[in-house]
Amino acid sequence: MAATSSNKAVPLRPAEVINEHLIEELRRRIVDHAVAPGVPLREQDLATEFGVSRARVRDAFNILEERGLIERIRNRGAVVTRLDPRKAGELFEVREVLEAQMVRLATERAPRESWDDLIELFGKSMDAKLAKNDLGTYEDAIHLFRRRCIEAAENAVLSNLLDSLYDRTHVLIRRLVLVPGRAQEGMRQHREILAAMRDGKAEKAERLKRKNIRSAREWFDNYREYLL
Amino acid sequence: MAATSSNKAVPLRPAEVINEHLIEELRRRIVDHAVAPGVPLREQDLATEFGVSRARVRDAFNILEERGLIERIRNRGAVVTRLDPRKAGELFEVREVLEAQMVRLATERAPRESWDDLIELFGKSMDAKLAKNDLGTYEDAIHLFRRRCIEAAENAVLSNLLDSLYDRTHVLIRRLVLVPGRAQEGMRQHREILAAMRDGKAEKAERLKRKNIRSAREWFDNYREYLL
DNA sequence: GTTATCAAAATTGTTGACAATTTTGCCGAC
DNA sequence: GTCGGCAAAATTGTCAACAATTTTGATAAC
Repeated sequence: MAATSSNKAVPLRPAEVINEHLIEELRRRIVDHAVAPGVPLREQDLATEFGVSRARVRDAFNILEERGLIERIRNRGAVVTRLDPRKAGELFEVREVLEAQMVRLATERAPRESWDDLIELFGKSMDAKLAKNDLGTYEDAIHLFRRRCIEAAENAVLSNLLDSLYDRTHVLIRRLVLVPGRAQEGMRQHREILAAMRDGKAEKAERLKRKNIRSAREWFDNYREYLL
Repeated sequence: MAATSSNKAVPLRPAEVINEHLIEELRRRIVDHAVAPGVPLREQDLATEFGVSRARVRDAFNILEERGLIERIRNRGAVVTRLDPRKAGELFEVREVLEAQMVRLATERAPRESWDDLIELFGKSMDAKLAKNDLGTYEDAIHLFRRRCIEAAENAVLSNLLDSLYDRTHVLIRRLVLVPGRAQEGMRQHREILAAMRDGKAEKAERLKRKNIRSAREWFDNYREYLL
């Protein structure tokens, strides 16, 4: 109602928004593997596509490189970072302790009842969904669990690190759910974790989350040839 | 002997080196508080000082911002990030689990004898140094311990995160050593940790390192008004 | 003396042009 | 046919000029 679609009426810092959009869109493509590892990212192509100057694209590349999502070789451009088994293992080792700390802090800082809806979400009805291979619903639940924990942990530094690590392993984690039995085990583990959180047992929840990531890593190692 | 100081003879990718130097020098100034938090960093001034174009300085700023060392406000420039109590607490909470993981992995992956020289370094002679308030020697020992652990942990992702966190708390940690009694307690804790590492008790070493960071945080909280 | 206003100066943001480097495609020697 | 070399094209790296924004300082009204 208010805005007739005049595009001159509300400037609203367009430059800032465009830059954010560019970085976010590139990030999305990389973590979703919409561009495959090893394929070169051409500055001019992207600049044309997004209607910005090449310098903006280069700035975005700098940020994505610092986050470990792309790698650059001088005078040869940027490519999406390829996860080899070693790097994947390193990421798991760091995620293990950071996600566990996330759960611990969330348990300590949020009221116990605040996990009730997640417990419900991870309840019996999810079993039926998994039995029907409805992986999307499971994935959404896991994602919601993560976001709620991060929010409850009230630690911006931790939040940024977790997001960054998640970006770098996102494709891996998605594929891991495909492995027969992994989703069921993951769900069982999350139920345990949530139970501990509802009981306010922060240390126990931390320990369980740590085991959860270790377990994910073991599954990953066993199926690595399918996943990488 | 070989090189007469002709500066044209060996080009050796000068651009790359200059960029690295610029970032590294700015990083050093920031973590050492050679520029105070809140003081604006002027692009043109730095460009002139380092003999580079303003674009190079802006690139460096982008990287330092992504690392959390500086903050930028649009059209108003960059300032060194000021650590408030909240942010400092967040950094401690992340350091706690990451440094503990570092010690755990180092213990698991390095031969037990490899810690003997550090145990010697943290031995009786250090007591005498501390009694004479020779904090520099203590600081060097702590720094060596860290580097050796990071190296032994063989995890590049973890290494980068630890370095980044260390940069952001460096000034704090240095000042903390000034608090009467802190250095002595820190040394005692490191002796315990090293003893566990020599015995190959990775989990115990991890637990002790975690306690060490928690303890540092408590001292920090108690003396926060002097330290921030 | 304080405050509001406005122009000048300083500072950051963005771009297009140019330089340096690498890749590609072509050609001939073997 | 394959290999090496060379020029053209494509791509990235750097810079200096220009635009947009904020800060500063002077001036005048109250």
